[in-house]
Amino acid sequence: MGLFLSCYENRLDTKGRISVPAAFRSSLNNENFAGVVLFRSFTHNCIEGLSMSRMEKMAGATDQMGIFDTELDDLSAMLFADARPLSFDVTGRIVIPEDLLKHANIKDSALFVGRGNSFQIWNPADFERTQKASLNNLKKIRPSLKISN
Amino acid sequence: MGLFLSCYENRLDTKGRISVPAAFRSSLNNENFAGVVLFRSFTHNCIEGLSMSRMEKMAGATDQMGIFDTELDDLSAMLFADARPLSFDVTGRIVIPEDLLKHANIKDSALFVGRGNSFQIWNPADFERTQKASLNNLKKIRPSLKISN
DNA sequence: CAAAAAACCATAAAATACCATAATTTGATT
DNA sequence: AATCAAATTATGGTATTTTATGGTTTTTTG
Repeated sequence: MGLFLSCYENRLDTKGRISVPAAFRSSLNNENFAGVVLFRSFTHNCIEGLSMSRMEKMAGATDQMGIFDTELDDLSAMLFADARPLSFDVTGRIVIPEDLLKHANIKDSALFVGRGNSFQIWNPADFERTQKASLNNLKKIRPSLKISN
Repeated sequence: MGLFLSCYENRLDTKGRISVPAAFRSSLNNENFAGVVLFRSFTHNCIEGLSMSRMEKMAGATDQMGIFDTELDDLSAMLFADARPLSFDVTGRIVIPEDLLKHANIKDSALFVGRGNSFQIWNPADFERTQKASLNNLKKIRPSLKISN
């Protein structure tokens, strides 16, 4: 799978359709499902986006745990119940459900934000604010990200 | 098999028929059995739903355990005896048996809840309550679901 | 035969496919 | 580096299909 990189701001039309950035779409080129999976972020007022194959990996991971695992129960309750599979139309647009838009405070325009193996969709102004805060945190804590080859 | 994702609320008609959401039906497209298998949840007041092929996998899994395993005995007593195969009518509806409806406290309308490789059917109000509790648990324990690539 | 179950038919609303155009990017050529 | 042509992308509107739901008729079954 290609990575989701960079940011792209697009507009919603009157029917709620919005183009998924071409760069993101081409990251999903060899997926079986021609679309994305969206759900409300647990931690921010934004929408999380994944490929279907990544979602399937999660389902596989839950199978490893037993059927009476309550922690799994809570997690999969949230994750799969909230996940919305949305397929592209011919021109690469999706319709983001109302409740997701509301959660992210998105009205007429939305910012697609690359996150590597996933992406997020933000209200543009909200993102800018949050991003500034993130940068300040980073300057303080200087985290280390280990990379194994 | 496609995943069961998102939630869909549908109504029961006077004859007890209810549409299985189109999205769920298309997850079952290349199944031999055109329908679903339902049984009472062990852990919640809701109905569990599976594809027939997944039911067969469970039968396979029980084979791995010994024939004299009493735990297996209890499990398969519940699971297989309680399981109801229900086939779709032409428009994708099923009739949920009375005792299942009663167990889930479902009257005029039911919520189909995606769970990845399975799904559940809930009384809409009950689900909302339970879901809130799950979210609170998650925020406390912050579970990690590791995904290997 | 009577009751229950299954097949059949119909329809409004919602979702999706389709077609058209404007804006942008790319790439080729000077 | 600048310009123009071609291709891609984003966006807008319309037509068609799908879906959920209701009712009726036929078939099965006890």
